[in-house]
Amino acid sequence: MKSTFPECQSCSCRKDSIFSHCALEELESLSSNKSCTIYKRGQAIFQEGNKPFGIYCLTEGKVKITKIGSEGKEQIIRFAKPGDTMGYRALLSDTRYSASAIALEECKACFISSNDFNQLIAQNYLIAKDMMRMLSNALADAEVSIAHLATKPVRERIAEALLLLKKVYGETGEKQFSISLTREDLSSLVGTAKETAIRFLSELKEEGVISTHGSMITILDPAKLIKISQMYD
Amino acid sequence: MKSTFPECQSCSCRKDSIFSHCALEELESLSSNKSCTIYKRGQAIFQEGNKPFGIYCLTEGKVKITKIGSEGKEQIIRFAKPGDTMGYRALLSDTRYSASAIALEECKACFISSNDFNQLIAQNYLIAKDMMRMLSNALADAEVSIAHLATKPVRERIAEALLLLKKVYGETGEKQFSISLTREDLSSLVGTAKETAIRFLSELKEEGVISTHGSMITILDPAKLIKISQMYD
DNA sequence: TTTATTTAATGATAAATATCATTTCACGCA
DNA sequence: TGCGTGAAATGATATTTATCATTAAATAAA
Repeated sequence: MKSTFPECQSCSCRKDSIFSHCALEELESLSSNKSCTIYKRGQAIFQEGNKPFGIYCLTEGKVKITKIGSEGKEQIIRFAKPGDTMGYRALLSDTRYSASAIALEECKACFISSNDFNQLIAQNYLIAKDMMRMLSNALADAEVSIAHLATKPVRERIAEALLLLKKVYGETGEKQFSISLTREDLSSLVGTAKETAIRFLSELKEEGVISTHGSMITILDPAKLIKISQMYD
Repeated sequence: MKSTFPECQSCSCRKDSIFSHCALEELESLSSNKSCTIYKRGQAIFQEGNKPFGIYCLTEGKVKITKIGSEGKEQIIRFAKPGDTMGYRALLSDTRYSASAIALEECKACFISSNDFNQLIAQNYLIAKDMMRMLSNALADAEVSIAHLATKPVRERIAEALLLLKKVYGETGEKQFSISLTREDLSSLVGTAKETAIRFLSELKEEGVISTHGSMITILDPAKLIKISQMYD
């Protein structure tokens, strides 16, 4: 793969990112100071427990954000897609990373140092405001996860997980969404045992809601999946 | 009870709040514009699904922040103590309340309108920074909850919940911490059935880690509780 | 203080989920 | 194209947790 990284000024993933409010000179400064890296599947972009030195902006690929739970079990907290910023939480609270970012496939990410980042949010209130909105949305999502982990049965959480994957990585409007995800990762997202996740997937297959081929999962009937995810709401 | 509310300038709970960085004139302005209310046990300060019109600063009492989960089950997300701000997440992301705030005992809270609040964070970057730190900490806490709900057995989560209560509502340094909490609330914090929570409490009593009298729970051996909460870490 | 009512505690049982073992399938590689 | 490896799938069983029923205790009311 040829290592080409976008300039921030013309980066296609900037539109929905926290950098959408940057002035041109801010983008130029960012672009000249950033350092970009390619990560292979399975590689960590940052790891739980380490000190943060900046933030990462994902420009290509899929990333899982994970925490270590009891007995070393991995828990997937959320996913990142191109345009998403990663690692800002640790910087903003001046703590170590509370989670790891692991590439699910070959990824490209740009690193912006904490100095550059702090200067940016201090000088441009629109960006600070965006950061607050971003944190608030992430918090709301996390709280939904808490409530659902605590009260929903596994079958519903599996359905929800598939819909989340579609929401994060799917194109808007597309009906048949496919993603390659190991059963291990799926179960770690849902918070269940691998075998249990597989069993419910098989059930969903029999019901014609999804189909699978190897690790590839295809959502055939998103509407029914929504119903299943809200069965007892 | 006599309805006396503190002036923001001299409010004892301001030291650790987001208002610790306010200038005197900002505090005077806040104080003259705020409107304060007493809430009885069980009363809602704000409710999930409603539009926010400002933030609340708790000055007295204990509050639970809850979400409705599957089958109408209540899930406690966190607690608030005097000095804590509530409802800022919804304002900052311009969404409806994603959770409710319910008084666990008689409470006093001051309301600051969204206009006043937005002006404050826009004009004083130290406050905006504090907001970001606060959100980041809340997010880290929520993510720990996710990982633990998904991977820890109920017994460990019960121990953790008791330690959380001590951390939030206990005096630093005190050894024997007591709190009155219904078993319903405890189980809704832990994410389990009431009877299951009670069973593990009974177990902890037999082990001499806690004692109870009615709804009052007293932590006798916090060190052992920490061990229990990390049994499989 | 006595009574009523709510909440905590315990027991019996059912349901959900986890674990361990085995087989089947997909995919990279010779 | 067949072979080997790792992941997916399925089966059998154990464990954990939930539910329903009942009793005991605490709190509130009379």
